[in-house]
Amino acid sequence: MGDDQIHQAIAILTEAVKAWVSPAVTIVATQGRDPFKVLVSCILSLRTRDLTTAEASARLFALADTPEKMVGLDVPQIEAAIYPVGFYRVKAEQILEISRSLCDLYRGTVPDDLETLLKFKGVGRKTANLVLTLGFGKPGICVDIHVHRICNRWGYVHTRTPEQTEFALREKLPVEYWIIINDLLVTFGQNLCTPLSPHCSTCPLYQFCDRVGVVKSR
DNA sequence: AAAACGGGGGC
DNA sequence: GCCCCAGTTTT
Repeated sequence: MGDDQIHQAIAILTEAVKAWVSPAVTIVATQGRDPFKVLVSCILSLRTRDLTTAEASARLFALADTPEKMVGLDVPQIEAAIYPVGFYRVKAEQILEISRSLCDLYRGTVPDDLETLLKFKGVGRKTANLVLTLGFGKPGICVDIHVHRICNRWGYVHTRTPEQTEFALREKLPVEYWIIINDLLVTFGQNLCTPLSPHCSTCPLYQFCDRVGVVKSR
């Protein structure tokens, strides 16, 4: 897929994903576009199937949906609320520590620049960029494993890590697509172009795709 | 029973 | 760069 084809591919993709639901973090984000909720649900989704994080997020936010309320909880309470996402102790402690920092240093608000977000323990490039795009509507490119896999299958980038994919997309991808690319490709990657079964025979983007490294259906 | 799933920290 | 981190879901 080349520079000239990306516009057409995204137009096709935009239509195709209407048949499916968006990832949990997007759903959480669009409910008020609350940066704190985006940040917390993104931490919950870490190395966890996306669909299971929606319920866990909802249960936790019923207890506390602001940094001020979150610091009133203890680790066991958070651990119980976020079942069954896994990594309970790490995630609960990170959410608490970040909430304390937000209260102590930022008056209970979430910073809206990449460098500041990346300083929080538990916040990497995927999470920080997602807070920017979904929480604040600011330009950012959130590259998770779906974005990384699909951009390489297309042959649009040739990279080894998600971080390299982010920087490659910053060079190549028109800025008008930066905010929407994550939702489009995660939805596409969860429902059709999955890790083990790319479903090439029914893919609407077949003509644009180099099918690099696809795994045969079993 | 076994493989797959998905980011970030520490070194 | 490499290794570690845990538990649910799919095959």
